[in-house]
Amino acid sequence: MPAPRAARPRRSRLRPRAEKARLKRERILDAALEEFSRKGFAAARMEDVAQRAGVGKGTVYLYFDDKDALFEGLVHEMVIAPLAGLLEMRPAPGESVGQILRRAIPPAIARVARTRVGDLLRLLIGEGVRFPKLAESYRRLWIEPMTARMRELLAQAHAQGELASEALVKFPHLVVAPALVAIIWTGLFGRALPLDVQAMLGAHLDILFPRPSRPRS
Amino acid sequence: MPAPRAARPRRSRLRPRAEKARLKRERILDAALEEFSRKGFAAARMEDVAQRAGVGKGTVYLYFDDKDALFEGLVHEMVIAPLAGLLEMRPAPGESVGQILRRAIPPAIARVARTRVGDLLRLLIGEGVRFPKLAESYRRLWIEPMTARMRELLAQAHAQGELASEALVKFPHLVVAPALVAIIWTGLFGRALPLDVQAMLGAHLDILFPRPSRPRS
Amino acid sequence: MPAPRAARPRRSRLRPRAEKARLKRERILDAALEEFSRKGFAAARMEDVAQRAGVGKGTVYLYFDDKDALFEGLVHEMVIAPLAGLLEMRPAPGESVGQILRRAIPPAIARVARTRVGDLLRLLIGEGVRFPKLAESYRRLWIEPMTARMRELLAQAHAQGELASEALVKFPHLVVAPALVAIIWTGLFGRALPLDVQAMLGAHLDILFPRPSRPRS
Amino acid sequence: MPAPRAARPRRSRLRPRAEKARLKRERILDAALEEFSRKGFAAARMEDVAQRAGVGKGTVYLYFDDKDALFEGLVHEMVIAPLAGLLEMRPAPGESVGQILRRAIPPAIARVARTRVGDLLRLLIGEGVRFPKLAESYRRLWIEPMTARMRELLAQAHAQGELASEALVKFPHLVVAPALVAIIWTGLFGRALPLDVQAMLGAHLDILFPRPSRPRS
DNA sequence: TATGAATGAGGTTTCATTCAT
DNA sequence: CATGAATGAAACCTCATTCAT
Repeated sequence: MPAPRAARPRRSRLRPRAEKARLKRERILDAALEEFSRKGFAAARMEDVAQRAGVGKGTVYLYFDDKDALFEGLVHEMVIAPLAGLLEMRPAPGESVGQILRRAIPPAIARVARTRVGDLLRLLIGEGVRFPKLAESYRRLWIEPMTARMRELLAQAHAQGELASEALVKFPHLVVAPALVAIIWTGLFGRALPLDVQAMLGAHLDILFPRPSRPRS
Repeated sequence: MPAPRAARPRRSRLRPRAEKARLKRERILDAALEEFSRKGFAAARMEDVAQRAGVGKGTVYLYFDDKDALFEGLVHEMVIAPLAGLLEMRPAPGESVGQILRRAIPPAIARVARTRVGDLLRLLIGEGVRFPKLAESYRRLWIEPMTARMRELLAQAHAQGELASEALVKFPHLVVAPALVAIIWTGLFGRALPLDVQAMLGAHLDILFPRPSRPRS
Repeated sequence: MPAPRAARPRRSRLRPRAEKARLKRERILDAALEEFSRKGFAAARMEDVAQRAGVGKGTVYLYFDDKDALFEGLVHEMVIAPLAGLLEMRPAPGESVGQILRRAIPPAIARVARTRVGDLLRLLIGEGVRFPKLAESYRRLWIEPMTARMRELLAQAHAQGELASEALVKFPHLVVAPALVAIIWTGLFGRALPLDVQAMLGAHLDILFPRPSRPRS
Repeated sequence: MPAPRAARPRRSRLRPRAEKARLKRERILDAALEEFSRKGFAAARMEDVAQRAGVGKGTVYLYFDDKDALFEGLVHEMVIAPLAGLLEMRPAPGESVGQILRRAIPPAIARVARTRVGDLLRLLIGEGVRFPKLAESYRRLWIEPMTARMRELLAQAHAQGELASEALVKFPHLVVAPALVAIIWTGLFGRALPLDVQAMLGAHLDILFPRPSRPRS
């Protein structure tokens, strides 16, 4: 079920051809998201993707070279691109690093965890080994910039005395680790063992960025 | 890479039928571990498993009903059972909770992360949705007891004033989150972006269980 | 031996999609008739059917869900449907029941006995137990109506004093029994012990419907 | 579950070896009868035969060369041999041919029709084409002698004025045709459309061998 | 541009048969 | 003699991909 797309851009008369194509491509990606995240890469059938997208089987091949390309396109446009938003975290004036993260991370992760994007991410974790190109671009486009950005923020936090431990600058992974747990847990055990993702992530940030305790005095 | 098997007992005459069967079963599981972790569930070929195990194609079916059963058997005996060791963590006399965890977790995870078991775990994260029975027994046999045990230890730690935050008792997930990151990172980016797993896990524990900051003197 | 198909309509341009599909379906059924009747259900290979039909292996599965469905389709369209013709037997004006049967049965059976349809019928006798649905529809579509129709004719014959014995009304099976023998005999022993099917069936009807023994004068 | 074995034959000391072998062979044939008649030749599994006979899988091969040989042995000893009894029909003193047949045929056929032997016969009708050797020996050992014997009896009956029609001498098949119908009908439709086999066969013989009608006078 | 009928490589699974014990 | 673990040929069926329309 394609998510309701934003209203057609105004100039629909001007370039109807290209516009229609973009739309169809998006419909195919939506369908692929659903199928791949439900069944996994190997078990997803191209025919089902086409049917769900409401196009002919051959049409999918007009937009994507083959199944691999479809999967890669999917990961790029549905996972990597949306996550890129997180790279933009900028402190509002007077905002501490802890505050930025608390504001940006928990809601973003909670949202991802319960959508198809979470399913796809989980899938990607397992399939990554078999899609080295994909893992590589994932790394280049998201992991490395995110690590760098996080390290930057953490260094700044450390300079400002916000940080529980300097080691976080070396291992920024520790900041996002619970996010991963949230995504995986929700998909695998969420039904039987519900998890309050936002609360957990908040608690975690409270540990890493201890709120200034009142002076003991 | 088959795990090093114990040296063959010399008294081959004495080895009863059952023993030979057990050995062959293990050879098949080793082979399956290799194939499934390399290629994923769907892409792994039963024939390759058989060949790698040095048995005929039909022989695999004498030990496992079908491909699903082989995968499930593999996860049980290669992942769930070995991890069970972690449940046994017991404090040595006079040992703090932080010390127990520092002693038990980092080496265990570092070991898992670079073997095929790590690959299998990654795979399981993606395939779990399609093997609900598997996910369930994984949850029942390992996730739930581990969560409970961890909560116990954390409550104890909190009582002893070791803990950075009481919230950990509510979210023991936070203790193991970096372990998951270690396993995933190693598999997907370990080549390009090596990660010192033990150091990272140590740093994490140092944050959760702050070492008493009394002057060393 | 594929039944002679009607000459291809010349206007190949006009032939719509559905027509081509119907033709291909028929080609597959012809091939299946040959293979199943030669080798039996279990020993017939789907690949051979496809090859004989001149289509790819997968194509057969576009027309029939699986091997069972192909067999069932075959029996329906090659055995049950054609036999339905026999149900239509209607007396010409002034024709006695004996005359109808003499006119309709022997040629029909003789034709069936020496074609693949006979082979298929023989096969069906043995496989019927394992295709209960098939046996049931065979019974519903052909056996029961035929029994009823025959009983009707026989009652009428009896009323007209044509019949050797009233018991025939109770056991119309006795009228068709020799037809079965003809079909089976031809298939199993026909080579070594030829049987004049038409003569035998004629003789049988002469016994059941004794010709009036008035002196020929 | 091995059938309880009959008390050891008396001279069990004298040739215990051969006796035991004969018994085991018979157990295997019994099991084969059950399996082949239930599932058909191709679908019957050698392992199931062995299990039902209570012997090892390999043991069957000590008694029969292969699956074909087992099937052929089965048909010989379970079908052809028992039927041979029918060849022995001899008139009691003063008994007419009609009386002999009425005494011998209906009960024999009724018995066969509802046992596994009937199933096997049905099977044989379909498989015969694929077991030419079997069909041939069936023909040589049973069909031809039976036809000859029947013809003899019919000639005699004709000479005695018992016969409805001389044509029966030419087509003795007509005498046994209803027996075949009985066997087939019982197996395929017996459940839904029960048939009184004995009555039907009796009625048939009454037509072929009209009971001397009282003089019309 | 769009379609979907056709294809056949490739995968899983079964089972008759062998043979070391 | 008897066994049953092991084998691998063979069969069914699926599905990514192509291409004529």
